[in-house]
Amino acid sequence: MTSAIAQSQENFTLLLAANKIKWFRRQLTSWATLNLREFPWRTTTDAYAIFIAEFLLQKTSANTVAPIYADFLTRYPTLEDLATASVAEIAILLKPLGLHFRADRLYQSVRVIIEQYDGKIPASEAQLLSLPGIGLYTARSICANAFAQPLAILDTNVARILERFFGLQGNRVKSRCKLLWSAAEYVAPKTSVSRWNLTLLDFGAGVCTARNPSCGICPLRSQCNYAKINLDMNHE
DNA sequence: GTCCGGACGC
DNA sequence: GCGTCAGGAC
Repeated sequence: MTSAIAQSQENFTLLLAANKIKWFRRQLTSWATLNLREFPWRTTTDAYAIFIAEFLLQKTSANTVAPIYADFLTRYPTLEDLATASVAEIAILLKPLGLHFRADRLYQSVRVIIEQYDGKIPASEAQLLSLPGIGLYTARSICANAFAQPLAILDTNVARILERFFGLQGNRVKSRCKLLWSAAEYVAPKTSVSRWNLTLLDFGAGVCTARNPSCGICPLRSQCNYAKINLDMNHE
């Protein structure tokens, strides 16, 4: 049983949160109009090309991936081309990116896509998740970017932004999954989720960085739980 | 030294 | 939940 006052306070809190979320969306959406980065995998509609990009981008900075991605698509323009490659040939191309197990996982995923999906990149989160090397982030990212599905993503950038701005806490993305995944879905807009996802990634890569975040020029600083602390420290 | 558009086995 | 993978950039 909830008292009228408690109910009222709860509603008030939710209202404040809702307003803060709206403001958060509006500020970042505005920021994105001038600051979204351009990468070749962002301008293509080829699901295979996006699939490759998402695979290479796992835990790897976009600028590092860019030249490797270009070489990869030149060598293997289509899934049919890639299907003729050996694991060793794929591994040579991906070697500069580290995390070498990705070559074998990509090779195995291609086998499954050929055999079970008629050589086409599956267009559902569940199907993508069944592929080796595709986890929740990559599956949803592919769905959003290649198939325009309104699925929010959580990566280290999104996690860091949500933690700082809303004052959420966690340790690693894994352990804080439930809370931050819920938050990521909750704050995402209903439409243009693909663009929203990219906005958070770029904002995390360029402004709300892990080291030396640019709080002084951040469009979120007036409402940010973290900027208050960070800016105060720097002004001591 | 830390961090990068995570996934996986245990 | 936690350790591991891994080279490149800073």
